[in-house]
Amino acid sequence: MQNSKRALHAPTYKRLRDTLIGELADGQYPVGSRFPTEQALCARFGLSRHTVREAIRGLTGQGLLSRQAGSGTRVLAKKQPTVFTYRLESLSNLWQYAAQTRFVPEQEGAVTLHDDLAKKMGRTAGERWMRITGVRCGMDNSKPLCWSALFLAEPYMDVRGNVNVEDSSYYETICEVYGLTVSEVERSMSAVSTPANVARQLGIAPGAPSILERRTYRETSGEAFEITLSIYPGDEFMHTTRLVRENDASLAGND
Amino acid sequence: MQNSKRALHAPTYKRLRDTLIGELADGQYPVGSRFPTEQALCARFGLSRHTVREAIRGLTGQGLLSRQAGSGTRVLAKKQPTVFTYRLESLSNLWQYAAQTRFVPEQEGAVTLHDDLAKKMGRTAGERWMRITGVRCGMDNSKPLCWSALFLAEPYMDVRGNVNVEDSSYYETICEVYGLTVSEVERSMSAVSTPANVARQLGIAPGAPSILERRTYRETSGEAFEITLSIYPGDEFMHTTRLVRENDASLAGND
DNA sequence: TTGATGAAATTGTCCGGACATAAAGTGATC
DNA sequence: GATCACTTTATGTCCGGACAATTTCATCAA
Repeated sequence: MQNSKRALHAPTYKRLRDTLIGELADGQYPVGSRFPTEQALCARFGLSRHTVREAIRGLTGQGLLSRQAGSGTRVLAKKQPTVFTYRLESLSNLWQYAAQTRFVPEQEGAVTLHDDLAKKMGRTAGERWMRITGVRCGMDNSKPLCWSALFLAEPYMDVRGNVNVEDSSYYETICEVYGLTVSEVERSMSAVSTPANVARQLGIAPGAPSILERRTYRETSGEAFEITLSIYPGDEFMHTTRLVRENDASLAGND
Repeated sequence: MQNSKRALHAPTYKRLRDTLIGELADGQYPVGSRFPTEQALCARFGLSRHTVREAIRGLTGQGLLSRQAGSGTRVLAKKQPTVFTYRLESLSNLWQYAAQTRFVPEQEGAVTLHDDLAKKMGRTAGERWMRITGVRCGMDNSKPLCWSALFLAEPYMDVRGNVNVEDSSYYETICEVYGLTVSEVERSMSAVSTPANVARQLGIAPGAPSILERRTYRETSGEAFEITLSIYPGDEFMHTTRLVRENDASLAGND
């Protein structure tokens, strides 16, 4: 009997949460201002602190509120923004050809960046990096897929001895050997005319349009430890990213 | 006295959570198997149900466990995968130049896709789309930033009357008028030689390398309702995306 | 054997209380 | 006026209990 009423309603903490979301959206609590304390909400709605906290927990999870012991609760946003995300389960997926490629090194040696190269790499001239150039091929040993120049920061130059260049990638080895964690990868693309020597290795016409892709791998401190410049034949390859609307389900896991 | 021991340790529920994460990583609870019940964990660790639930809450949030009332708790994964994400707060940020650009239309009219155009758009030949071409300029009225061809799917062709092309974007208007929601944006890039007519409008040399960017806006059903093809001068523009390691903080908001 | 019924197990919700921890405010003292 | 100690306030952690909702399983009847 009395539970039939319950069954028709959402749980108390959810209804409270929705109420508060509505009040936030209405602008009753301006962004940056203080949100009512737990005690105030308990008194206002006649609920236990436990239930109030359960409702607020959802709001902090959605990025609407921020809490600090001793200080109180502040309003971060009026409503949850719609967010589009591009997700990678692992960095190796950055290669659309994934595990089906093989890096074939050609030259390696330390270089001091001159103006032009520094600009391409997004660094400043005069820095010293270890450079390894080569091409990346498919497993079927046909025409190379792209030309790459791989740069390792000075402290990690001697890692090249540990890398099985064909099977593994440098950033993975560097992370293992030096205990680093990749915290960020920046990927930039622009169009260029294929340089003659690269065109020859890729088997395309010199000067044909191609994509110059730069990847910068940064560790936790924000310092770049590996940079790769790659040239892809423009007419054969498409770089695709899919941005997907973030479903609220991913945040509402505690419901 | 007794709290000095507390102060040195993390809270009980966190230590329990770490313990369970370790046991999961060790493979003590195989993926797909049943996880110990709350009562079992309470008895084993001598803790209250509240604390045990607080620990488990973190594990479900990380996607390690899934729970079902009446049924129990099952193991979803041994450990949390490292995920890299590229986040957009709003789609207008897809324009790196954001609000500082203006679309200047040139031609518009319905077209039936021929083979070549269909391939560029990732569609099949014979479909009918509304095409609007033009250039996008900075607010300072200088040289155009890019050339664009914008395609609207047949059902939404007549929206063009409602759009203030200079201020707003088509996909926004279409979504408003027809009640659609953008659920996904696919972005592909390749390098091409700038066609003569585009080069003229952009003020660059014909045949110079440029980036051809295609964006496909899809609504919830997965159907594409707007496609844009844009050509950017290759040497002037860089398209950059930053992939950031998903910090556990975003999930551990309940800590 | 099948089907329905009810008990048991398990998670979900909600309440009460207590103390710890952190931040901010208050005031006395130098 | 600046600094230290104390008080106040608010959130964080932890315990206890109770009942609801859901699923599973055993039992019993047809």
